[in-house]
Amino acid sequence: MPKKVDAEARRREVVEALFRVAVREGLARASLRTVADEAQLNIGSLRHYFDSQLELMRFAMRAMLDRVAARVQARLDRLDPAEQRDERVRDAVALLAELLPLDETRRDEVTVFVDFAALSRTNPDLRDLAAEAAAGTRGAARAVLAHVTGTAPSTTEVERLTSLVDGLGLNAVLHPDLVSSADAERVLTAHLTSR
Amino acid sequence: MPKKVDAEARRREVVEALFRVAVREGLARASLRTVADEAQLNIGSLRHYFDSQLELMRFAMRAMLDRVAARVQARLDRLDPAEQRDERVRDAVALLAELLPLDETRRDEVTVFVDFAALSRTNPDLRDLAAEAAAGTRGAARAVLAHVTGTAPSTTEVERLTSLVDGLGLNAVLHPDLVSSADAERVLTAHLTSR
DNA sequence: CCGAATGTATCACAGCTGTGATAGAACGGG
DNA sequence: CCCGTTCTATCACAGCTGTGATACATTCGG
Repeated sequence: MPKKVDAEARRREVVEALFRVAVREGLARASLRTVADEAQLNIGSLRHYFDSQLELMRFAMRAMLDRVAARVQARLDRLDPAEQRDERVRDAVALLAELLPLDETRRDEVTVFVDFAALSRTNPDLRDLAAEAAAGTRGAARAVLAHVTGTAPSTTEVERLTSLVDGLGLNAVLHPDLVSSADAERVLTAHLTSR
Repeated sequence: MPKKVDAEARRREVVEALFRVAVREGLARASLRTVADEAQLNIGSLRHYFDSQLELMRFAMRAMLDRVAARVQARLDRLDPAEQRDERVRDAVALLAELLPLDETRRDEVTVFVDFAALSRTNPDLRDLAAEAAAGTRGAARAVLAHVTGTAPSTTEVERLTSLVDGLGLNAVLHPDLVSSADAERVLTAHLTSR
């Protein structure tokens, strides 16, 4: 099979370029041309790796979702019910903090995700990914509450924690002057401590 | 002063048209042409009332923000510290519920606001309005917590409530199958009851 | 009644967008 | 070496976008 370049690596580079554009100028500005320019690729080359704008968008969003899901899952696997409560709360915060903009990587993820979530409302071709992400967050919240309290949480408590995390991420990204990343983590800690 | 039509009324009609388009297809699709069509106006006429797309956008967002702020303020003015705690919680929920999609009007507002908030991140010409809205929500949350607990709340508690409300609105609008409007109100009630 | 303000309507233009089509170049297996 | 796959690169096209300019109609004050 004739092949010079690593197609997988190229696709990843393109996705990174899309993320840079989306963070800098918004997801709406991440057109094939701007992403190609950012990746220092000809638009024709880009289209060799992604047949359409939709395919690129979906691939990039899936890459982001999978990356976050993997981090969350790794923390889920390491939860130890035998630990002291303080420690359990700390682990719980660290787990959900994977969804908060506590470092540059996560900030970029949350930033792009906000645009993506808004876009998915009116774009049928992205709805399934958004729904998957929303379900994943609720699963994590449920697991975290169970880990902290030792009992199965109510759907109300699950939604309370989920919406709190989503709101914190949203505000920390949109209004960093009002809500710093540290603030967001503090609020999350306060919430889980009081459960 | 020669005048046939009520310019103020026309502007309001245009804003309503913009809202319908934004709710249906997203704020990004609310171009001068689509809004003019929706308002059954010629684009030339529309531009007679709004010189530019930015002016229209700012006017529409300001109209929405003012309307919500007026409703919140009205409820703030009616808060009675002498009431029983149950009643105070109910009033508190009703106040912040002005920011939740509990009826069609509020649903449309929250829906458009989500798009607007995301857009404002990368659009300098809209940032001030978004900042004003964010500050307003925090003021309402602070007042609500003070009313329920009888003491001045910490910034952490204010942000916890603010982000919870924002997250609930976001999720109720983006994932109504996961979070109904009634769910959102239930969660808010649970939170304020436990304060 | 007539001129100016107000409102309605078109056209044109540059700048984007996604995408179809096409043409070569680079590469490696046979 | 040669042929087919892979990759890079361009052009063209229709469809949007905001906006400047312009023309015309309507309305009303003086």
